[in-house]
Amino acid sequence: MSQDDFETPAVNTYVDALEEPIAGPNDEQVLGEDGVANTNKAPAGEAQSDTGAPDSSEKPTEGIFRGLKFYVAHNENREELLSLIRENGGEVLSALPSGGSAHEFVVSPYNTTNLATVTPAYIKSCCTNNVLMKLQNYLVPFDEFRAVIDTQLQNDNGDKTEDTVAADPAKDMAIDVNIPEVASNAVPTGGSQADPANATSGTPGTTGVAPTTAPVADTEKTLKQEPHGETKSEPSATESTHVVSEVHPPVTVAADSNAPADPAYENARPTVPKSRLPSHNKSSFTEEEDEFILDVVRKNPTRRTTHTLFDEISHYVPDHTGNSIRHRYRVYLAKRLKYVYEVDASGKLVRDENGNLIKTNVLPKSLKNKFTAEEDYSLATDVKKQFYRDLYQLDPDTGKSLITDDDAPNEAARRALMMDPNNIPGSEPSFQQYRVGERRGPVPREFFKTYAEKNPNHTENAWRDRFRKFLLSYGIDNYVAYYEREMDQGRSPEAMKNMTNRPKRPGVPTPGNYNSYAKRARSLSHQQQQQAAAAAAAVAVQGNDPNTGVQYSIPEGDLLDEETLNFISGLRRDLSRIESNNNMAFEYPQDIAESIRNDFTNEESQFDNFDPDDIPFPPQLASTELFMPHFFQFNSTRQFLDKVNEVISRDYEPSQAEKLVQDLCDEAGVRKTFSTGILTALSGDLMVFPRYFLCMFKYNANPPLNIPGIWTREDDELLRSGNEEDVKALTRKHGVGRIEMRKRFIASDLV
DNA sequence: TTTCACACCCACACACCAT
DNA sequence: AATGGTGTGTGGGTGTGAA
Repeated sequence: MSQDDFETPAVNTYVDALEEPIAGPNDEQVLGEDGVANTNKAPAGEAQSDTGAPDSSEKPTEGIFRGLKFYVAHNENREELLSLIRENGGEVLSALPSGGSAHEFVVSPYNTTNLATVTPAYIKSCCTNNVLMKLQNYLVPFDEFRAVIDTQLQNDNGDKTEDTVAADPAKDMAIDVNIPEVASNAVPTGGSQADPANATSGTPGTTGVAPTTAPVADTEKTLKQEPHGETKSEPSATESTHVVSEVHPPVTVAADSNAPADPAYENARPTVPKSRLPSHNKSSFTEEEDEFILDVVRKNPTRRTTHTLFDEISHYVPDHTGNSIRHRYRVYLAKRLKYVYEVDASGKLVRDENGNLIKTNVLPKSLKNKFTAEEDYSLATDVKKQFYRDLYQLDPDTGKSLITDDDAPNEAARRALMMDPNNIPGSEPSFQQYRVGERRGPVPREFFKTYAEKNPNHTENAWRDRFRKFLLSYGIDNYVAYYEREMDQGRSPEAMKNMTNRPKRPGVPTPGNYNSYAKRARSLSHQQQQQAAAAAAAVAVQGNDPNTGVQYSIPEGDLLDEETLNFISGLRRDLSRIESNNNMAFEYPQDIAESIRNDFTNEESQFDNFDPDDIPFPPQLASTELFMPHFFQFNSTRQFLDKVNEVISRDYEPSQAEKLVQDLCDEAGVRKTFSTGILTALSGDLMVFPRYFLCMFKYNANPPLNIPGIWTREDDELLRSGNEEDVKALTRKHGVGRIEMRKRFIASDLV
């Protein structure tokens, strides 16, 4: 059995204060019971003490930071961090610790000091859970690159920063948000508790605060976490997309020169320029990436052992190949899975009456099942019985004749044809005495069909193949004899194996190898698809008709749940539709644009003036299906919205929708599929873009409802219906100009 | 030497097609 | 319609190289 899934880790090096009992090894198909946290079950903190960590066994209900000192070297939410530390009994240092105490820590997402540094998320997680979390998971390894940059910035008094940012958006992300090699400070996507068991693993420059060298057998309390993906996403919007430069006040900002070299990659996170990368080209897995991988596996539990699922994930995690992500899951993450989402017999996610995904700790069957000895024996005896019936027309179990007087002539003829011509009636062997010998058939197709219906653990094809490749090769009599002998002697017979000897196919990639070449090849294909669409399209469009027949090859298509899948399918489909429109730019006529501008101005006070700082980050609806991992490295909702504003303020032509979408993905972490869907809902009006996020986060609805300029599926249906009252209501909601523009969208089949 | 990321392997379950 | 040929990629790994 695989090391996959829910087997109890062999070694419990760390035990979290919140840990639960873990899965037992007895049934690898069943997850561990969701028990009550047993804070005394292991000597917590023993391993941690190696790293100077506070002993979580103390676990006071108040003052969890008692005896600990923190120097907050992080300006974002500094006051909040200071308050949290003080409120929980910790001491705030006014200067960097000396490094001589195991109870003094720097709080920062970056470690430029070579001192014991924890992420701000550590403070928040501890306070949220009222317990000292596993320190090891929040340690930030020393980062020489950042140390150098920090030094430079200090020397230059910050003057250089702006130039650098303008010239290199990748570095912009690296400096302003985070850098990939550093353990992230971001709260995992939607989870209240980060558990970056690997945050420090394999990171160059890891120093004295590094974890123990042994792999961490992680048994953290995952069930207490709300999976970020559980939020019901409804990006599946319904509308098409359009970029309207006429409506959007153009603000010229140089943007194009910094486009990523490979637009096919939806960069999961910012990249450090190659020259600054460590000499090796391997990337450590961040906690966000780990959580993303786990989330996808939970939503695709039947595919948990495949290669293709991880290859698809790699499309969203650019710095890793399918090979490495699969390995990462199998070796490190599987033990953290803890639960999956329930799926139906066909592997589709099912939801409860409220539309939420249902957690389960029972794993569904995977895609292919190994044949067991029992199955082999059963097949052998059933084929043997079939032969016996054919030859002697006797029931193998009762010995009674199958021939009846009322047999139709053709039936009698068929029986006669099948029967042994040399057999003398009455001298037939019993079924036990009967030997199949060299007989290989015929076995009617119906046999396997019926057999598969009675034995649905394998398909008809699989049963037939098992018969052909294994049973015939091994010999039916041989296997029956072997199996019965083993059973008689109290041993466990084995299934047939090593009976296939098909030659290796030249020129065919080795199955199960998804390396960087394979990834590049597929990305290239993706890129070509996008470029073709972008070249032909004035706009990127997304729709919702699931019955449209255009089929695009969407490598990541199976990756996400059904809604997202539909969303992506719609995107591809409508890119195709745009392609057929052949570069027809939809532009807002002057009068309509004027009307929309006026409406927008009047709406601003009501819909655009919420304080983003009132929205905790990451917002509740921010799932990894909608946002890239590096979205979660923003420090606040405001910071994210600022970035969005900056991007959309650039001077995009109507034909640059693809670039806009790419830039939003690269720099703001909005998945291309999502931003395309938003653009569709906005009829391409970029001015409303920040409003979409603000209202979505504030009202916890996607799409946000009853917001001017944001078209819902229902709105479009009402507009289509043409009902006078409905259109009046829509006009009150969206304004005259937007109604006219939307009508054009609908008329152009873009919605 | 250990750990990690990533590459690579291969038997075989399941599939489909041509004859 | 039974059968053989063979494509595909799952399932469960192992190998390799760098830090």
